[in-house]
Amino acid sequence: MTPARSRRPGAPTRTERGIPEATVARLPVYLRALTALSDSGIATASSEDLATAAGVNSAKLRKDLSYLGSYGTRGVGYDVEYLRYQIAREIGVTQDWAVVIVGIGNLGHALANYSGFGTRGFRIVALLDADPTLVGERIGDMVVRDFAELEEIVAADRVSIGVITTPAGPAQEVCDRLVSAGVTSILNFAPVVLSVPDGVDIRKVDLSIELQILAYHEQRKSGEAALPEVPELPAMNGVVPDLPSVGGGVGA
Amino acid sequence: MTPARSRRPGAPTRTERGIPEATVARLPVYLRALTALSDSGIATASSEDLATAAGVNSAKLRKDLSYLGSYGTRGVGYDVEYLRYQIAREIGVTQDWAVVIVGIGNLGHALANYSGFGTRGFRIVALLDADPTLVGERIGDMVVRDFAELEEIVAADRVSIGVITTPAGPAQEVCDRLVSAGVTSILNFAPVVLSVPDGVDIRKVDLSIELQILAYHEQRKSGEAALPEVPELPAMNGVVPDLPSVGGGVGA
DNA sequence: TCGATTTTGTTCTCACGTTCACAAGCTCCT
DNA sequence: AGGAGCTTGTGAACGTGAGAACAAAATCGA
Ligand SMILES: NC(=O)c1ccc[n+]([C@@H]2O[C@H](COP(=O)([O-])OP(=O)(O)OC[C@H]3O[C@@H](n4cnc5c(N)ncnc54)[C@H](O)[C@@H]3O)[C@@H](O)[C@H]2O)c1
Ligand SMILES: NC(=O)c1ccc[n+]([C@@H]2O[C@H](COP(=O)([O-])OP(=O)(O)OC[C@H]3O[C@@H](n4cnc5c(N)ncnc54)[C@H](O)[C@@H]3O)[C@@H](O)[C@H]2O)c1
Repeated sequence: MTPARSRRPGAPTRTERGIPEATVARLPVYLRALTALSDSGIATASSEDLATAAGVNSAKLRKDLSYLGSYGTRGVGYDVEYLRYQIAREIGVTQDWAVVIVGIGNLGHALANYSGFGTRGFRIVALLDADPTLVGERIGDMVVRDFAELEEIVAADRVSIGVITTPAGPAQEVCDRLVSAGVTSILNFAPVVLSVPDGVDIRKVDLSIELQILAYHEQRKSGEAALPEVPELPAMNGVVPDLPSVGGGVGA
Repeated sequence: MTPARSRRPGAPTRTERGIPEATVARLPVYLRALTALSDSGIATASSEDLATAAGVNSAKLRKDLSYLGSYGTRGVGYDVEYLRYQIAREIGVTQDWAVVIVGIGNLGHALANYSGFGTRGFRIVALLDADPTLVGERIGDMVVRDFAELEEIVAADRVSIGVITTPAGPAQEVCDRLVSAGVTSILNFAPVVLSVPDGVDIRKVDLSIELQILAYHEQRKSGEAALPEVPELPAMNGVVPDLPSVGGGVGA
């Protein structure tokens, strides 16, 4: 089963010009740092400067950039504008991506009102909701449209990215509709695990999870021994001390 | 320089009862899956069932759970309620954590209106804003209060978690105020890198970054060779083809 | 021109994370 | 009682990521 591969162990497996996932996740941070430097009128920056601005270690930054090519000058640093363009190109935000938002409730409204996407390579082409009382509402310079128009809009505007801000219940169904309409990237805010076919990318933003991660560390800080030291013996199976409705929950 | 450490290579460095960070990030997902199973009236689940519900591989799930203790029964599976309680306890959501939200604009309003936190171990004790025209506004059963009252509120309610939904500009300043008031965990939505002293945990939620990561993969899908193959020679330093204002940006 | 100085690009090593594979342990049936 | 059949918990192999360290390349001043 072990083919005659003879890579040096420890070398990241990357296909032609493929970039490690961890690096991809940091490129947008570098991009933002470069834009900030550029706005401050700074034309050149060393990896140390950039790393500080981006909140990472400079060795890591240099290694990340080296995956894109050799865009710096030894002894000098990086040309801010040039590097910014190269990163923008690598990420793909030199072109605009069409985005639809589905579910114009609390969160959908906030996203629709947000001006920050347009300046970062994304164009919101439609706000969709299934609730007839919402359809027609104006938000900024857009109008909420009926979710039934999805397929038409995706085809007309070459939409490749969909944002789901519906309650958890209908999220999978909405996701399926997006995918079959031709959307191949999804950003999900609903607290459910969505399943998608191969070839479709999905990312989730989950505020409850973020808070719970903070809570875990918070608990460690305040009194290491303050944990309710409940017996861990499996003997107590089924006998749960007294947990009201705290915990996960798929709730709307 | 190599001290007499004799750990077996490959063993994760964890302090007493410390859990790997990657595992901590998945525990809330398991918690939610267990709650969903519980709500469906399922009393027992195998690692395979749970893994499917949580969208992970079953070996990973078992290893994750093994860091908490040995809460399953071989040949049978896990008792849903019991495991749910154990995970909730480990994360720290058997108790309620007091949270303040700073910056009640688009996003702050959405979070304030969201009912999902209360049922997951968090209690929003204050909505704060510096804008006098917002102070006094009712949102649900809460009233927006002046940011100046921060210290008082943190002390009175033992607030340990702060959420920042202000524009990027004032975010670091707000963060410093939170920290000096005694907050030790911060969830940041503003698109800036915040710096905090040791002992303070910080997590960020950044929608532009999420979209840009999707864009990167999207670009690979649609025409591998469709990249604008700009010369990579450093000779063109400073000469940027034609990049309007696309890219990062610290914008409000 | 040459050496001192600076800073990149890359290599090497260690740490962390994921997955496989299987012994240990539990239940149930005969 | 004893074996068949499952499922957990974990050891070991493999893959990915982070960071220290340094050689290579550029600038600058003498
Ligand atoms: N609001 C928050 O701060 C917050 C925080 C964390 C998570 N979330 C999650 O984000 C999602 C949205 O939250 P919200 O507060 O905006 O909810 P919301 O109830 O205010 O809005 C949901 C919207 O989705 C629409 N919708 C429902 N079914 C639909 C369908 N099948 N097709 C199209 N549209 C449909 C509804 O009409 C409604 O307008 C939820 O899953 C919630 O759990 C929200
Ligand atoms: N709205 C979105 O969908 C969205 C998306 C991505 C990122 N963000 C980011 O989230 C943050 C909030 O976005 P928003 O759309 O809600 O912005 P917003 O402008 O609507 O609201 C910001 C609020 O912060 C308050 N504020 C300003 N300075 C303050 C200070 N020093 N102390 C206390 N309060 C202060 C303002 O009064 C305002 O009410 C921004 O950083 C934005 O970049 C928002």
